[in-house]
Formats: sequence, C-alpha cells, structure tokens
Amino acid sequence: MSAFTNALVLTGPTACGKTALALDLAERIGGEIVALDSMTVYRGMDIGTAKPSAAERARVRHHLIDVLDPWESLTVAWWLERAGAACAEITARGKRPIFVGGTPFYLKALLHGLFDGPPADAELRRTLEGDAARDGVAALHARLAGVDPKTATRLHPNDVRRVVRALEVHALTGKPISAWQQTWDTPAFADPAESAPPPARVPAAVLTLPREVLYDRINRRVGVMLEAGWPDEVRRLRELPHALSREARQALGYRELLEYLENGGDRGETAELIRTHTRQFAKRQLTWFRHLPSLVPVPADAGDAAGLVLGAWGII
RNA sequence: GGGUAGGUGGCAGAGCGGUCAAUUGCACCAGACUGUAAAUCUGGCCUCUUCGGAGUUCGGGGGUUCGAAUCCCUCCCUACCCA
Repeated sequence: MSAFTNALVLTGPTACGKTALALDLAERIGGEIVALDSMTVYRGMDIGTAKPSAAERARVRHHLIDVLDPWESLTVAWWLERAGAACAEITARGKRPIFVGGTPFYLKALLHGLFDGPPADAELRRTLEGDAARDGVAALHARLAGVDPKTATRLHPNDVRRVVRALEVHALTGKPISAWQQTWDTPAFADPAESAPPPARVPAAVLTLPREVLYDRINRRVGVMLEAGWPDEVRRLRELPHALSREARQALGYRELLEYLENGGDRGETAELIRTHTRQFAKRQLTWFRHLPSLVPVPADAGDAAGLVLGAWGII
C-alpha cells in the first residue's frame, strides 16, 4: 500500500493526449513513466494500442510496456504487483514514478487497492459457467443468494461473470466475497464502520475534453491507425505460434480487425465499427472518472496543461 | 408509358382491425464494476407528467368501422422488371 506513496497519476479518456503531455512532464520533473494500461503490455500490439514510439521511449524511460507475449494472460492483481515493483525501482533510482494511461479498473486498484482474496480458478469457473448454461443464470444467482445475500442483492442475475467470481471466492475461502471486499466505496459497503481506512492518497490528474472534441479525435485517430498499417499488424499477430490470449484478443479494434480478416468483412464498415466501439469505451472511462473523487480535472486543450497537471499533483 | 414490390420511431426491421407508443437489433444517454476490465452487465430512449396517467405518432389527404400502423379511395415518393 505504501508502494505508491511516491507516485503520480495522469489519466484521461482514450485519444485525449496523455502520451505527449506525459513525456513533457516526465522530462520536467525527472520522472519515469509506468503504463497504466492493460493492452500496451503486449509485444507486437503497437499501432492499435497507441503505444509510445521507440523515439518517445528513448526520451523517457517507460515501464510495463512490451512485457508479455500476446498469447499470455494478465490480471489486475498481476499488474498491480508489477506496478508496485516498477515504482520501487524508479524511486530507488531517485526518479518519480508517473502512471500514465486510461484503464480505469487498474486505476481504481492503484488508488484503492484490491482485497487480498484468492486468484481465479479456471476449472472452478468452467464448472460454474457450465452450471449457469445448464440451469440458467437465475439458478446460479439464487445459489449465491444462499451463501452471500449481500452480494447477490447488488449483482444482476445476468451478470454471470461477477456471480461466478463471488461463488468462486466463497468456494475457495469459505467466506463470502462481501466479507473480503471492504476497501472500496461500493454502495453496498458505504457504511464507514464497515469500510477499511482510506488508502494513502496518490495525486492524480484527469485530462478532460469536450465530448464532441474527444469523439472527433477518436474518429480521426482510428483512421490514422488504419492507414499506418494496423490491419497488417493484426495479420502478423495471427501468424504467431500461439493464438492470442483471451485478454489480448479483446483489445479494441484488434477484435474487430480479427473478425474482418477471418470472415472477410467490409473494410469501411470495420473502420466505423472500431470508431463506434472506441467512442463507447471512452464514455465508460468517463463514467469511472466521474466517480473517482480524488481525480483532479485538467482541460487537455488548455494552453498550459502541463502546468495545470503539476498544480493538480501539488508540485509547482 | 405498363407491371410488381414497397413507404413504420436516428438507422435497420417486425407488426397487417382492438391486448400498439408500436417486438427486436444497432446507434444514442445514464448507471454498475475489487484477479477477463480496450472486457462484461444493467436501465432509459415521441412529448408532458403531481408518475396514477395525459397528449400527439406508423409517407400526405379522404373514407369504412364502436375501434385502423393494419381495410378502401386518392395523391406523392422509392426499388426492381417490361417498354
């Protein structure tokens, strides 16, 4: 938990200009960048993830980029651990760790921590998912209500993924997941008496942009990425010795391009689909940001955005 | 000019006399989210509403009927076929 005491965070929706600003800031304060990103970890997935270029990485040292092969899986817990290690390493070198990226779940885990529960059990999950398929999602949800009514109340029966995880935690530990999850501000656990003490505050800035401006940037950037050879990149990924992992395969645009290459879709329609899905993702990011109270908003298009971010971080 | 098939909510597309403000999908808006998270799930989506309802909708106009998006007449438009 004190792993991040020295860290700074710069987040914002996709395509809002985080990368360029972060390089500038890192150079100004002697920082190194840690990717707060679930997809730039993969080697060979460069264009569509808007991964910082070699030149940019030569300017400022980056961490947690290109650390996995596309057929490998990752989890938040794995990321968080690596992030903490990177942080310690950077601090030991006398530099400032700057987390840059827009994966909101990882951001929240960084700011609030994760409960110390058991990792996923693939076989158990397969069984539970099979049960849901055979007996229906309502039956699975009812089973959860039997062992953890608190969690069952807040999960929709169709939310199989979370119902399965809740059942999994209970089966593995004998304790309901709601007894473990006391570090976040989830409505069900808003009672201060039941919440863990707030974690050390990590200064964090969110870049903001008017919705229309952001959407326009997204639309244009997808076009640029496609022109830059994104489809060829995906073709190369398909020729790898192993199939892409579930996590890598679900990356925005890669999934659509894979579908396009495998089933011969329409190029223009695919491009539009990627634009739409990217805009929808940006919206989801905004929902997270709105509800993370410690994030300090900074207009990305402000003349002195860098200065404003430094102010938000409390450095000036 | 003749023939055929059509014109339904932002789009696609059901409905074919009442149970229709109108199935569904997409888009859009909002919410959730603790080991798949660039994923996944949920709600809303004609207008107004004291949330009980109320008022306008299914190309335009006119009819039939207790009652029409659904039937008839007419006009306009679209697609394809024959000229």
